[in-house]
Amino acid sequence: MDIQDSPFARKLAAFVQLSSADIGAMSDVYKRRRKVPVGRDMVYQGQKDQAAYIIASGWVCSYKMLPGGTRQIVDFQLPGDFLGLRSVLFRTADHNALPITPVEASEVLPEDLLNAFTATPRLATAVLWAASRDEAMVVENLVSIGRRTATERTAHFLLELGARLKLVGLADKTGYKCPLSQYLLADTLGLSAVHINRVLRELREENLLIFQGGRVTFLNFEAVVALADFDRAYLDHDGPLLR
Amino acid sequence: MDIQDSPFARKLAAFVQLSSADIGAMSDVYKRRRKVPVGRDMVYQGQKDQAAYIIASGWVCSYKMLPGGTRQIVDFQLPGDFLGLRSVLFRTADHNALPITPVEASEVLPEDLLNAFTATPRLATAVLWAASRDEAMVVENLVSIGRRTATERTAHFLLELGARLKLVGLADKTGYKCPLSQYLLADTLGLSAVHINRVLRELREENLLIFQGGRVTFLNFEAVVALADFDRAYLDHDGPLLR
DNA sequence: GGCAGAAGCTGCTTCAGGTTAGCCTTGGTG
DNA sequence: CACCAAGGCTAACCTGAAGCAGCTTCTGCC
Repeated sequence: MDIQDSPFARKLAAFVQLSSADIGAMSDVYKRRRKVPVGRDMVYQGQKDQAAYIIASGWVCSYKMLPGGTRQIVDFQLPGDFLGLRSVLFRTADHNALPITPVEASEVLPEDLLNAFTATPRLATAVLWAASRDEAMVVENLVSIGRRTATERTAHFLLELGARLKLVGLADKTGYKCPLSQYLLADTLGLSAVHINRVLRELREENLLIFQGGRVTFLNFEAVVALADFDRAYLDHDGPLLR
Repeated sequence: MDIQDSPFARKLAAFVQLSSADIGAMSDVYKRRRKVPVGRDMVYQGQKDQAAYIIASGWVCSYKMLPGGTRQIVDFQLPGDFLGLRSVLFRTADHNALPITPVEASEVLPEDLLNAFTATPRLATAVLWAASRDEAMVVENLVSIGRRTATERTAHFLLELGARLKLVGLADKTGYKCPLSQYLLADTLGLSAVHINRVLRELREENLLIFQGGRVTFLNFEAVVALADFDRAYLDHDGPLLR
């Protein structure tokens, strides 16, 4: 695939206008292609000198295990997303990452990344921006779990996922394909799988949205946005911020 | 104050060895000093073209308001911390920031920041590292609220705060000065103030720690670490990672 | 010195969400 | 084709934390 058509380049280009030098530096970073099967961790908590990845296709979830066997999913990585940036900067991974669909990803070695930053600071700024955007999502999830009810936070999360997928052309207002199980949803939202099931049933019975058969379908988008107090602006912006 | 003695420089220097050029660029960023009184927001959600700040002294809390008047505190900024980096990158603040003690901070204008990044990529990398470290803390908080009990997460948070303060010389194993009220603690941990009060009483009655009179005192540090499942490593590292 | 406001503290009641325990469907596999 | 493992679904019961209401400091201030 041409680097310029990759979801990653599309995402960064939304933030900075990249020069041909930037794109060249990105190609260096973006070469070692790997396929990863479902169900085996790509990154382990505590692992040293871990590579980072840029996701080309598929879904990955980043999570932390707790003693007692429970886990908290922190974020999902979708096509175009960076995985494990923090692990590279800290030299030790602080979480696990598990593909939940078959994944194609490019390995990014720490040296390549740091060299690219030194050679082309605009790229560094763009990556910083992308990282910030992901953090904004983690923050939103924190607010959800801390202060929203189970129904509100479920609705909020499904809207957010939709917004992210729309950015890479994988969703529209009517809904999107979603490979998540109710168990994954539960571990994301800090709920039990049983309770998630109750919540999804209620959302369905009130004609708000359907989570079924690997697909999320919005029956009444506006009502869901209102219920979740979803801020439409927080993922959007109006084009490159740096020229 | 000499730039090299600032808590900010000390923090960054723990990650990269900064050259004199880096320090020069940092001085440009780090000049407009401001004093901010307690109780008036420094940053408002939705505000455009907001400056960022580097905290020289005092405590700030970043929070999000929800309809219904509840709020979730997302993070605290302590001396040496960056405040509002995301607001600069996105050109719109996505949260509020409130000083909880009198604060001295240096204003950082978006141009200065981006110029400094272009001139000295090492500085950009260092700032990326610092931002990642803060995000790691938000993540830890997410895990706490999602999957830990009220007691565990309270203990965990107070340990984490201690670890951060130790980094800038404001805490030791016996405890630290802490200007937080039980209300702030509640809004951080996703609990009610009433319940926080009960939890703190239990921690006190079991001779684990005392949160009283603007001070946190650990009575049995090891037991608190065990209770909270606190990962001692996740804030530590062994010196500059980039040379 | 008395008042106001913030912070801390406690008991009682209520409820959101967890736990346990099954059942049903689907799809993969020896 | 029978078995079994995931995932989905539901009901009955339990509990941790919230909500409410009211009390006690402590501090600053007119």
